[in-house]
Amino acid sequence: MNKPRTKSEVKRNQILDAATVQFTQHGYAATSMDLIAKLAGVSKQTVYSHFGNKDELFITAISYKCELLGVGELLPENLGPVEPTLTLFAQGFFTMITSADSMAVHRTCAAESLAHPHLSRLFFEAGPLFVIDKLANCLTEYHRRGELDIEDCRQAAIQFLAIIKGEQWTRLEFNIEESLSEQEINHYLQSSVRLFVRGYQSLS
Amino acid sequence: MNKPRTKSEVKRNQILDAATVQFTQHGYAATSMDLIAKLAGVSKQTVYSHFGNKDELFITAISYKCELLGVGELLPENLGPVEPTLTLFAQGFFTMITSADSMAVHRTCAAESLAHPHLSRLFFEAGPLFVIDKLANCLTEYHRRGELDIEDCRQAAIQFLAIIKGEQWTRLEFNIEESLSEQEINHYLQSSVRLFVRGYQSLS
DNA sequence: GTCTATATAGCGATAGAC
DNA sequence: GTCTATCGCTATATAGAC
Repeated sequence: MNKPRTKSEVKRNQILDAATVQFTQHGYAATSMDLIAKLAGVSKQTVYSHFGNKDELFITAISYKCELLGVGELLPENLGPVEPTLTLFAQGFFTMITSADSMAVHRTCAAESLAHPHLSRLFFEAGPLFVIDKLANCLTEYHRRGELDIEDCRQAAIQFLAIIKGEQWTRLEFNIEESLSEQEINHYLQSSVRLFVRGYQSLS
Repeated sequence: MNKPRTKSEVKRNQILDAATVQFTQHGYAATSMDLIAKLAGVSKQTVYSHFGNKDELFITAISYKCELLGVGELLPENLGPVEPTLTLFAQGFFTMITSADSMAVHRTCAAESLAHPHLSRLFFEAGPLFVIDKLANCLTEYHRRGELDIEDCRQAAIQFLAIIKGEQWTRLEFNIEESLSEQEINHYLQSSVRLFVRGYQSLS
């Protein structure tokens, strides 16, 4: 956002870009400070002057990537009819979480969750928790309107998001070659929205 | 299963045990061949004579651990009424996938899925895919009896398993300290079974 | 087969010149 | 601030004695 003015800031950004790519692509352990310096076109010492040590650079890079993913703009301001709105949201959410970038960040954070609990927590709050709250508010509104009969909206949001992730996401997580076709995925998403709406429909 | 007869086989088992614990507990990169040798009470060279290199030992150890987890015995032979049966299955499934051992293997396989696709595929088939098929058969039976109205039973199985995993599993994956209470979890599982049954109930 | 000792290489981090 | 050169350490893997 802030345009770099000094030469220092330019190099800092180069380092951060290179680090972000390497950390998310190959994980923490497999990424060396030497390689980051080389890819950023600076010396290793310059990397250390800017970020102190590997951990600090790692945390900065992942936080930076989380911002870029932009989880916030998935639900519309004014909610339309339940089923079409949820279907649209489901498609957007699914596309987002199965994107290569999102998968890469998730994988890296999960892998380092034991060594860097601070980092995985940061990701968990900016990602899953954030979306849960957003959707829970949306479901509360539908409940208020009497279109859905939900006792615990936060719980229902968790259930909805979990269904949408489904199997395809796990396939990607494990890097399984054969993935589902776009048609199969759309069929799955539609079926899932229907299951959810039927499960929580108002009977009155 | 096979009782080791020679001294060689005893040492091989010691190595495999130590390797399994270390790899699942601390991951691939953080586990050194030196430590495995030390914990197994043998020399490093002995480790190499038995398993060639680190990768081969890794794959052998994880495969071994997958067998031990025993995913097969979650559904009863004779299916009772839908809701109680699914509730019991949900509890068993949830307990299994959130166990420390299961989490550890999952984490390790996912983390190494890029470097060892053969391994992650092995886990994916022995774990998630296996359970999906089992549950799909069960749902097919309920559909045949007319107790559930399911168009695609495999898809429905995926949906059910995804809901059950829910948020708590993700918390564990990211090593988030605050986890849900047993009461909250049971409430979630019951609510999820109800959602599923209502969403797929026969209307006739 | 099994051990001790070692070769070889890559890592994170630092020292000192400019 | 930035560079080159290097330290100190640990890793995988191997050589050679028993």
